[in-house]
Amino acid sequence: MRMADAHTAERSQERDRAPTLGEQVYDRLRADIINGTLAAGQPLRLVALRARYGAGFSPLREALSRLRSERLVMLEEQKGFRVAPVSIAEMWDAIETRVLIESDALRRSIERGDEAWEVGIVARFHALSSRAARYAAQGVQLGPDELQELEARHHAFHSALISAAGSAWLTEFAEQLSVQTERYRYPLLNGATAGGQRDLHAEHQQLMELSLARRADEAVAHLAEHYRRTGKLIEHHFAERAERAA
Amino acid sequence: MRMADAHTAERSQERDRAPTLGEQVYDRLRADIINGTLAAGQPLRLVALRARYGAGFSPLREALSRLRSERLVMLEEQKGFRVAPVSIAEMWDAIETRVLIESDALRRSIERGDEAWEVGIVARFHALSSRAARYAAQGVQLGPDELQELEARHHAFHSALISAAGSAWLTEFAEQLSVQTERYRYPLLNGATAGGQRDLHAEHQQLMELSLARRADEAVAHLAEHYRRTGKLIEHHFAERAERAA
DNA sequence: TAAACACAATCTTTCGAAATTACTACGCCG
DNA sequence: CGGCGTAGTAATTTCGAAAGATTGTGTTTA
Repeated sequence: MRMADAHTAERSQERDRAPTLGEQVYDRLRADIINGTLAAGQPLRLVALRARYGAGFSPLREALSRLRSERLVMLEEQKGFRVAPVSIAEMWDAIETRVLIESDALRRSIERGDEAWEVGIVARFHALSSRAARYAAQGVQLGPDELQELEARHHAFHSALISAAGSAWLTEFAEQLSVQTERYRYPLLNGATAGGQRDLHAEHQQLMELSLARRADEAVAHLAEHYRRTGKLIEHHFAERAERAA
Repeated sequence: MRMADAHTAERSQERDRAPTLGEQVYDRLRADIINGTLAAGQPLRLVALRARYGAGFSPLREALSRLRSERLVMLEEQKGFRVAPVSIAEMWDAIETRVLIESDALRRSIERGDEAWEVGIVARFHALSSRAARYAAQGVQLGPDELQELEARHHAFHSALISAAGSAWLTEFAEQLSVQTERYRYPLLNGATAGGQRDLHAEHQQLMELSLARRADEAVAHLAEHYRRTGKLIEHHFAERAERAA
């Protein structure tokens, strides 16, 4: 499986080769909301979307309806769709729920994971850290494509950790929450210097090693700490931006 | 809030008085899948649905797309929608995930719940048990409307227990899993005598009392046991039906 | 001046026809 | 008799037009 396709391939229930137009629109809309191209709260006018994505009303509404179920867009009847708003409170809700879900999923994976699970984690870890190192060496400011690639690998690593949980629902919920938190991480990555304030590489490495060593309690504690630390960083970042605005 | 509207009102993000056609179709389709009117695995032909629900393709596809996100229908590209299949394995996945989610949500509710929370639980408990008693006294076989009403109250009771968790995501996931397990409970209720093999009233009462007494550990254990017992019953019921078929 | 109303503009929602794709049955050929 | 293409049928998918709802503006009226 190619790295960049990891999350989309994982989400779609089945696919051979003919991605229907509605599916493409869904993917693009989803990405544009997550990375902030479509800003939070912004109204989504159908005619504008039709021009932007080159699709008729039907596939657009279909995609937006799905996105609504994932809480990425909201709908006010007869008044149309808009990008779901963001707030620090909702971010913490997503993070804490994610901690609950992924803690259990990680515990189960550590208990049940076989060699393929271990290999997957190691592979993804190296894919992530090598790319991150390359970007860090390369300079400070990252373009949107590089950011997207990095985020894809980050996601793939965390997804690999819990991939042996053996529960479709746990995996599904983890995926949904991961997408949510990604929305909050993007402005952080855009503003700050790449990985400057924090040794993410070390955090990920320790998380991997604890998991592979089957030290469940420590791994879970580390995972929770990892996510909460990100939350605090985002919180500070938002507070700074709010001050600067005033 | 009226009892019968509890779950729909809770799900819809906003509503005043004009339920759009797509929304109605969504609700009806959802109910028909849950109660088995549309059997598991059955293909959902658009023209047939158009005749049945009196709606055009657009609102139908929109509703089906949302239902897809909730894993109530599946989509094979260019081959259409079908009702999501059921299996004992998936039932247990849903139940165990539900135990995880609702255990945490109940714990939080017990910690944070105020008087309104307590009142809500008591009210719903009485609404449920009085109706159940009436039906039990009335006879054995329940019609589809009575079944639906009973299930609505059952759902309202369990929903009230965890209503003070203060997490939108926890509530959302609990709702989704509740719907899933409801699919499995319906054939059980249709076949068996109403509440014969099991004192559900006592189980619910004890669950309520432990929660109101803020005895979190015991309440959570009782809740898990409550759900798992249902799972075992369904498992037996399915095994019997499989034998009888052979 | 302010409230009430009508009207126009804008946007959502819904519909059914058109295009595209999958399925089936039949006949042809090896 | 069996494999294979091939037309014909059925179903999904997509599109744009028509219908319905909301918002804003300007005009009238008390």
